[in-house]
Amino acid sequence: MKSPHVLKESIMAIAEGLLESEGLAALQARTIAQRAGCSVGTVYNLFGNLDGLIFAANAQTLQQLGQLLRDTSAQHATKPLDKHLLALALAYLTFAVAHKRRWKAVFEHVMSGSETVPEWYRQTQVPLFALLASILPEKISQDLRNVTAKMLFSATHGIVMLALDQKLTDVFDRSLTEKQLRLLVYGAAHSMKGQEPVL
Amino acid sequence: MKSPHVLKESIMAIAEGLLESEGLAALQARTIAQRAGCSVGTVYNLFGNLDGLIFAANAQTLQQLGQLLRDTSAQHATKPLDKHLLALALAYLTFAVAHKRRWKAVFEHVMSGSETVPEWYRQTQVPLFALLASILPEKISQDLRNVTAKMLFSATHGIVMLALDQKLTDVFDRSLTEKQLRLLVYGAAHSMKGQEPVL
DNA sequence: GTGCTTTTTTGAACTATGTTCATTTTTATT
DNA sequence: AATAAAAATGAACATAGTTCAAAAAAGCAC
Repeated sequence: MKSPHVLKESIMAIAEGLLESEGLAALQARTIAQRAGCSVGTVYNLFGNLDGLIFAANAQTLQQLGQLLRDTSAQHATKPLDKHLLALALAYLTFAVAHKRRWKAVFEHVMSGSETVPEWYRQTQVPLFALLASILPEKISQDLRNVTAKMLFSATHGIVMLALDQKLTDVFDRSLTEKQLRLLVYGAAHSMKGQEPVL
Repeated sequence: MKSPHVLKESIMAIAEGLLESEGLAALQARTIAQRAGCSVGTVYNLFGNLDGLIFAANAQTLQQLGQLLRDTSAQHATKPLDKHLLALALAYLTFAVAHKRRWKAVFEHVMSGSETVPEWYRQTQVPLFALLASILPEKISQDLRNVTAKMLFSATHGIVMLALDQKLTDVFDRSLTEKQLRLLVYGAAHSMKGQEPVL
């Protein structure tokens, strides 16, 4: 008999595999239980409910993206701002494409009923904004850096998300998506060179 | 007895009301049938399945946004490009906030199983890109205008979407969101004044 | 090791929801 | 009025999340 901790890890791995290969809809209690060699009840004992498991799996995905972005940022730390930002945006795109279903699961998931988002989950992505904010030039105000970081992150998210969405574009066009990211970064970096924009 | 066409219209109105007040999860066959005064079977006769109804309702939402953007564009047609673009982005934001649940439904919906996206649905949003592309300066190439239009639309989408997402930000901060949109438009419009950027 | 207590696991059962389709009702046609 | 075509019906089925009383396992004192 596995210890609870080991079983939990093992279920997380199974969940990641299911998300990766079949998407959020495949993350079902009975499927998990069968693959983990335990009963549905045990899954509920460990994660409370499926939302708990989904939050855990999605947090793992966000954590992996965070690691990739940190590595990417380290590799491009000495480059000009626009190259640095573009490298991050392209890393984001690459991750989302490589783990398409799992990535979409992060945003597909809607909590059932009147549940509330776990605070630990929300904190998962503070580092992502912080990383972006930290590489922006120090000559602009802290406040503007935060807004710019949020803007770049959200805008990149939108560009990548819509590019991957079958409901809007028939086939994914990486080249077109990269062009959009380049335009975004080009505009942002360019505007940061001049006067501080008035908001 | 209502004619099929009238019943269909009436169901669409009910669906819009449900989406508006309770979100996508509330769009259930039995609920619709009860409110429309017909049986579940009839709903299926008219729309095939719930996905059909959801696509129809979401298309309606996109059409309404399109109308708002066209009106907004007409009102700001004589203004400088950056003001014009900002007005459109803010109109987008206002619409998404005013119809939050209904707006989120457009992107929450995932088709069940191996269904395919109706082509008529995909066409719904061609006009949105076209509108944006048409207001960009003619001095830049058609190709670049299209990419820029896609970028602005997608980026705006990302900024608005993440701002409304309870899973990422605790409370919606309109002022912060407007600042992000201003930054986005500022950068894009600014970069379009200079040389054509190399992509 | 035995008997007791606590913890954990179990999976049948319950609820909720999308979907089907043989039957019934309504409408149209002759 | 009789018949055929079209539409509506809703009970029944399939699937999924969730619960919880009972069973199994683990811990513990002696």
